[in-house]
Amino acid sequence: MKSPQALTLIVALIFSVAIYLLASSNMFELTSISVAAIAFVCAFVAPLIGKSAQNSNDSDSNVTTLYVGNLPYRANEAAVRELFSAYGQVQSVRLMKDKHTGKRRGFGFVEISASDADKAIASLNDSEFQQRTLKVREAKERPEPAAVSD
DNA sequence: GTTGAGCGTT
Repeated sequence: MKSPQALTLIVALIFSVAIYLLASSNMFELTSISVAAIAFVCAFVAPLIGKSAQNSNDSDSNVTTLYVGNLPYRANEAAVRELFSAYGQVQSVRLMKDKHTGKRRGFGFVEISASDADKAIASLNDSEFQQRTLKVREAKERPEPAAVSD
């Protein structure tokens, strides 16, 4: 499994090594290490700032978390995503599993557009999916964290 | 490999 932060770290390492090799040909050893260190920080922090801006622009706006219960055990996240994407833009699908055994617990959470969330609830609640009656409601707890200052 | 009301992790 590769996270975008780990990928950024790899790129930053390779980039800083290249900067170090370039600097060490014309500068002192200590100077080239400093240049490589600065290059590493810039290459690692810059993409994080850019992704943070994209996330707050696309993901945090008008997203409602839906609780989906009575899911069949054989259902996967892809099928649930396809099901909900018919009524709105699905941001993410998370089927909760048991922490010890890793098996599915039969319910999950779907992040969908707030404008389409109402239609998805009205259409998919008490509807048949994989020969089971789904329970689609608005998620009770875990509200979206607002932007905090100072 | 099983079961069937429920509201949860980065």
